[in-house]
Amino acid sequence: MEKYLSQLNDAQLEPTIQINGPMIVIAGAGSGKTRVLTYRIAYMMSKGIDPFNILSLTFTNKAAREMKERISQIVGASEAKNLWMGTFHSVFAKILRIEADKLGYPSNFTIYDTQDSDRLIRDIIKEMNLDKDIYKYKQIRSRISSYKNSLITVRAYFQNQELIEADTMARRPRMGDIYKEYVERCFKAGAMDFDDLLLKTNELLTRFPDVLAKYQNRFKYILVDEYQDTNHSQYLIVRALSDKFQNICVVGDDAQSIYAFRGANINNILNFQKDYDDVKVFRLEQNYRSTKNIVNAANSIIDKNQTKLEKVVWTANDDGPKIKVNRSLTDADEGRYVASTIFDNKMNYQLNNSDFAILYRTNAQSRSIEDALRKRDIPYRIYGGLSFYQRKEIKDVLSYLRLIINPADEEALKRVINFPPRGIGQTTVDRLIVAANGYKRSIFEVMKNIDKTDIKVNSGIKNKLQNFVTLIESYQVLNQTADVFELAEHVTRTSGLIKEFNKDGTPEGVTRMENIEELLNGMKDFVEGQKELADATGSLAEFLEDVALATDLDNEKEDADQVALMTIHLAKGLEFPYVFIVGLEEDLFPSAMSMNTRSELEEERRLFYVALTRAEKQAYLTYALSRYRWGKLVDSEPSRFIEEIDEQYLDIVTPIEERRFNPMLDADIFGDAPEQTRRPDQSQVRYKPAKQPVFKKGKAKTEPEKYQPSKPKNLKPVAQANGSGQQTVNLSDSKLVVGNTVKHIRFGTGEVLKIEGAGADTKAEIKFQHGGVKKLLLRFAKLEVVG
DNA sequence: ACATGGCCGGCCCGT
DNA sequence: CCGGCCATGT
Repeated sequence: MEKYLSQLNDAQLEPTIQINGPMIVIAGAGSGKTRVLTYRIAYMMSKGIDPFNILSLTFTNKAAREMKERISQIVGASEAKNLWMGTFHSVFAKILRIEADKLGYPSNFTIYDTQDSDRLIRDIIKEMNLDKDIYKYKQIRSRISSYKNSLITVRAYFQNQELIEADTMARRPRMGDIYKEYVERCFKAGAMDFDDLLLKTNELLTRFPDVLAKYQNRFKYILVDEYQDTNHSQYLIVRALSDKFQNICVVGDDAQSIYAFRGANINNILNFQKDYDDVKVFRLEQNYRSTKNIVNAANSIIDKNQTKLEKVVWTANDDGPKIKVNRSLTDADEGRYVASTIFDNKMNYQLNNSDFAILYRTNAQSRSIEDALRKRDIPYRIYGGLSFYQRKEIKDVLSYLRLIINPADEEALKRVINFPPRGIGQTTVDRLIVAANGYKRSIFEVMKNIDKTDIKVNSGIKNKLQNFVTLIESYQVLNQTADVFELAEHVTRTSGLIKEFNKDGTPEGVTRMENIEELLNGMKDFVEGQKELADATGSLAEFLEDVALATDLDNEKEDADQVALMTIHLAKGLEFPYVFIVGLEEDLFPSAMSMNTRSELEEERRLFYVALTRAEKQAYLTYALSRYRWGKLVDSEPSRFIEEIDEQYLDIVTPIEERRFNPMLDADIFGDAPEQTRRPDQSQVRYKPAKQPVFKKGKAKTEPEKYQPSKPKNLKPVAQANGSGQQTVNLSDSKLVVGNTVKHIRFGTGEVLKIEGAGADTKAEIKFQHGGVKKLLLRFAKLEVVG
């Protein structure tokens, strides 16, 4: 053990050997936090702590797996095996299966993914005869999700006048009824959605003190990684479990909190010290990953955020090259630039494809990049997007398997009851659902006992329903003896799925067959792999749970040498020597939907921070002047994030265009009110920035001056005019006069032609080498006098 | 019951 | 641009 501890620096060593009591490790990007977590667990075990008593919660299953592997190497596999390690969702799904009966759930409950939830909500809205344009299922789903993450049950909802009012105001007075119906239908189907896995765990721990005591005693030591991205529900679970022994260690970086959209609450990490007594605070501030240019550039960005914990990330690494900023004409050109830059670097420095990552804000951006990489014959892999397990044909197979384990599973049943087509139409299914709701039974049970019901169907249909029931029951029998692979192989053949996809030999059908084949191969691997794990059963139920909670990152093909393409969200925790951050354009990154409040904008900025800090050696920022969106070519402007980086770390390959005046950035419309005093529902304070080119030559594209910042507070002028009519402006300590050579972050160097106006409205006309003559409002311009 | 075509609206991020 | 939804015809 000592030999491992000697690999740590002092800052890392302290938290590693601190075993007891509440503690927080604030870990900057690339500061070796995984190493601290890993060695800390190994150290605890070397001090005689039973691994059985350690619970370690990670952000991805992949992280858990890698950490466990590393710990195995230090303390031995047989010891490490007993550690509880995994994501919140996977750990508590396992516990919920053990305790399910207490909550009235079957232990073989289904886990609904987002697609399942969406379909159910869509059906409910239809059944209730509501207007689907007002009751948009995605909005409803996210509403329900946020209720659950805040532990607002249906009962609590109906007791909360404020929530009811908010939904009524949003023209959705039936929101509560939909929520109620959704919850009941999930329960009846023996299904939990992702949020339920946390909500029901809370319910379990609150309602059953003996169960709480059991798990408190079991998990005497708790570690939580990526604590900045925990939501309220997760927070309460951690608090409850750690309450008795208080051996709680949380690790995270507030600057990397990027999951507010799914309920993560940055206050969990900001307030941790208030939650426990005598919290020990550790800081990891030395970055081992990136060059000085990257670390400093990242620091200069995150400085712009108000909400943050103080820390200073630094590095002893080399300066490295500056961050390259490149402009392209279109998204296709951007793709070509990225591809050819990768190509050149590979040639010049003998690099692997896997040394490169291309990060973007939205999955839709991958397309143009892909095209360019393909043309250059550069192998790549896209992570995320429509994951393998979400594809239609795969979900079809899985739905049959889900029905075997849990025939009450409504979503699985609706999916395959008439696929492949077996003459059971929508009308019949609708009747079955109505009847099932009336009898308070599952659809499957109603089908099974159709003669005891008053459902009006003719004997032909009755026969078809009976055949389907028999088919599923025959699979259930086979499941007693066959393994997952054998079962699935049988199911795909006898259900008619293979025949259906083979029907017309279209390329699409061929791809689907290949995917099914890949699924079967995966099952074979699963069956083989499970034999080696002591606590695994290799059962179908276990396979389905793994699949439901798997992410794209979990299916790593280790040996492949490919360029990685993924969203920034997915890149969290990863690192690459060369990183391209593409699509740095206003409305794309920051996203148009995330610019309504300061907190949203700050989260976008943290996202940019995360993106930049993935890079070890060199970062590239790219943007396009126009890009295809919704099939149309639309103009874009460079992202404000580019100009927020301290210029000294940038190598601007192509001069950056003027960004139109944007009150969100250029004036402080938010004032200084702390976020907490605002209404919790941010949709109430929405503000759509009026876009207008204030200093652009020629005609304004939009109507003139609609927006006037009501009372701009705390404007910090970079340059300020000095009295009326004067041609001299104070700029830091130097003087700006006509004839000066100045440097501007976006336009490069230029010569001052004219200074007009006074006070806060002083404007300067400057002739830039690349971009022609520009008029700048000095209050907002970042100018530096050269020489 | 089921196939087909036009049209509408969405593209943020993901356990 | 693309997939899902609805109307329409068989």
